[in-house]
Amino acid sequence: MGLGNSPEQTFERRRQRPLVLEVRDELERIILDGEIAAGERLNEAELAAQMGVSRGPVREAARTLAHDGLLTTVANQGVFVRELSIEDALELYDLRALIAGYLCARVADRAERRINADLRRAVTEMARAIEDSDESRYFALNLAFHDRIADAAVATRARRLYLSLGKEVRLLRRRVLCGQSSLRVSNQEHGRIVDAIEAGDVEAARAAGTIHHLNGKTRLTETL
Amino acid sequence: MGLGNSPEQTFERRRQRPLVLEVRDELERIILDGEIAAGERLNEAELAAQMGVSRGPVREAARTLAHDGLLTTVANQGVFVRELSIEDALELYDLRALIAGYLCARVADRAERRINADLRRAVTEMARAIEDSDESRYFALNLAFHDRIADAAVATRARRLYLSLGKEVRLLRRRVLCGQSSLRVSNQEHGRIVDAIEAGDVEAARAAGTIHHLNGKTRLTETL
DNA sequence: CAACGAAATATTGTTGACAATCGACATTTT
DNA sequence: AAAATGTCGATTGTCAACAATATTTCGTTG
Repeated sequence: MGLGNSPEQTFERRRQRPLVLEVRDELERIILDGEIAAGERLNEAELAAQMGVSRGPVREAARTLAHDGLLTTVANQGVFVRELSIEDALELYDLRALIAGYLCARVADRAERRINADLRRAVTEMARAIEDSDESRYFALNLAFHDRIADAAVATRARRLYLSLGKEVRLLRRRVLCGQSSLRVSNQEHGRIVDAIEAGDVEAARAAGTIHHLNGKTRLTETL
Repeated sequence: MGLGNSPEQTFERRRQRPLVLEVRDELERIILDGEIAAGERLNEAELAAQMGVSRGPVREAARTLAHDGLLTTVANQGVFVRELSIEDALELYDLRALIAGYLCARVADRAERRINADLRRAVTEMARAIEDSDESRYFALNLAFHDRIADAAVATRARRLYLSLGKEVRLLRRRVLCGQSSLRVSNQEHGRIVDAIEAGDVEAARAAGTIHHLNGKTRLTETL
């Protein structure tokens, strides 16, 4: 059905993809982009009007986001974007490190050559981005790298969790300061992860994946 | 809070506790008790009528449960109770083991004497239940034991995850066969967890907690 | 008799309206 | 003047009706 690029495409998509999902994505974007500050209330009617839908889908979407930890609900008062405490953020880093280690271990256990090649290539590309001082490119590649691992692990639930925790931690609107040197260190860790995966060393892969993420945590604590 | 036991308590609580939460609990019970078989569709209107509410709250509750992995939604077809594959269940066991280890490690790190005493007592009580061949009592105590650890870890997100994963795995409606001997083994593991926590040995506690849950996994695979 | 197709039915998706509740401001009382 | 109380506007919680979609039924046809 790649033909339907007619004017009524939006209409078509609305039928195939329930409004709730569209609304959810948009709400998520609004929250993660900080368009509504932490602690602020979400006005259902206003948001609904803004998106051109009714309050129903907005409520449903908000409910799921609240369950994801991006919003907090207060009875008869509405939903507020969650204020993430430092302690909460640190716990999130821990959990994410745990899951990441698990994913790496699974990938190492499966040992598929194509994936290994992909990962290795990603690491060299990131190294190039660092030399070019192209931070934004590095971040994009870094994201893709970890996504690739999550995919390759064939662990649906863990993958979902990993992504969800990643979004949740973004509520802490801190810039992780990354000079060129720390990027190099980070990419060395990537290299170690791929080494372990290629070697099929499950426990080494787990450790490398976990440590890599825990280092992100310590980098956060250092900025306090 | 022994005060509000007046006749209009139900009325009060309805106002303080949105319908959506009540509906959610009831839906969860229906699913986990297997009153609707895996793969079956949930009829919104029917359930709403059954609970004496409108479809709105039912829909919202269903969304959150779907997001928890207890239901799957298909556009324009509704929500179905999830059919958990063996692979999914095994992954859930892994994740739960990971989180459990993390929780144990945190408790060991905090090292509060009162908690240690509680846990130790729970272990001896479980031992008594085993000698009395009182399985249901053992299960209740076991649940309380792990809840206590999750509480004591002061890790809100991890605790929520742990509980959520526990519910999710119940979708596999397999009886974990537990003779008296395997209960003894299980409780020995409990003992080891408490030992490590009392000793303040973080890594030992993590390992003990993880292994204890992974043993549950192997017990499952053995029944296949 | 099986296969196909079209009406009929059932169910979900969405909406707008109504009721209940909360916060803020004005008013009254001490 | 300060505290308590009453009222008003705004917002959430809930509902019932409407529109869109999927499933079933039943008649028709090759």
